[in-house]
Amino acid sequence: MRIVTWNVNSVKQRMPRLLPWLDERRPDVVCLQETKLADDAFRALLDTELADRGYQVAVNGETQWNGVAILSRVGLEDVVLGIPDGPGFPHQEARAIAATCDGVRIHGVYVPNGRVPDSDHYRYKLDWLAALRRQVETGPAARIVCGDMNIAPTDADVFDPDAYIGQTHVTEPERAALADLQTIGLHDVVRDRWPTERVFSYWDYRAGMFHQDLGMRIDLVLASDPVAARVKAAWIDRKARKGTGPSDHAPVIVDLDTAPDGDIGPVVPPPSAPAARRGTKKLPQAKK
DNA sequence: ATGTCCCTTGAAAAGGGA
Repeated sequence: MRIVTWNVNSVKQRMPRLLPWLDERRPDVVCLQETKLADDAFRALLDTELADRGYQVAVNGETQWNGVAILSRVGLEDVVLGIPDGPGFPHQEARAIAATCDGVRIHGVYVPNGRVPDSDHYRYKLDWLAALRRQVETGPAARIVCGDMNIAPTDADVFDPDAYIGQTHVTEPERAALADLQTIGLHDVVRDRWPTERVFSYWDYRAGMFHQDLGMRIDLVLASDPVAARVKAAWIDRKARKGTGPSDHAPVIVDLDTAPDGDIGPVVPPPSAPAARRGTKKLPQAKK
């Protein structure tokens, strides 16, 4: 079973990349984030294309922001939208969806960004992660939590730790909240497979960040013991970030039980670029 | 070079978010 998480940054804009990518990689389960479409619009846009490819679809979207979905061609049962009794900002947003696919409980998530440490949005992010943990731990034990965590688990998961000092995604409370989620017994299977490699899943559109490989690894696949034991390959499809009209995130691919065929694509990240020098690069900042 | 892309409103360009 091939499982993917991908923040597509608007599924409508990403159609010319998403559909060929599904045909190329042929995943069994796909968790999408930042679909940015209401459910009826998502279905009108994609139901036929996905049904033609054998996918059932569960969506939790809204008109403008956020939006998550699970596509599966190995079953899609017991769908839950959102986090029951989870926090909102102020209303609960379309950031979580869960379903059981071929015996694995899959939680697809788009964790709140956090914006600025100690802001309301940052506290919401921490509360949201605590609520996610409660939901996950009360569900079936064969489980995956995957998605855009908006947290780089360690300094090795950013191109330059000095560039992120004082920024969201790398602060100790955020990393502690992620670690707390993992104490349920969830393994970061991509990092486990590539313990020392430079592996990123997100590169800012601005300032040629992708071209210079100045990114972060914030899209994670976390798997419980019985699922992690089945992992045969785990990698980030950097090719999907290249070319015309990409998302700013690349898909993360995990194969259970069966190693990929030789013709299905690389199962290793590209050769590591030299590490950036610390303190030499500024992050693009939001306009004021 | 605060350098891009995507959403919305509302009818063109600007504001908000990542």
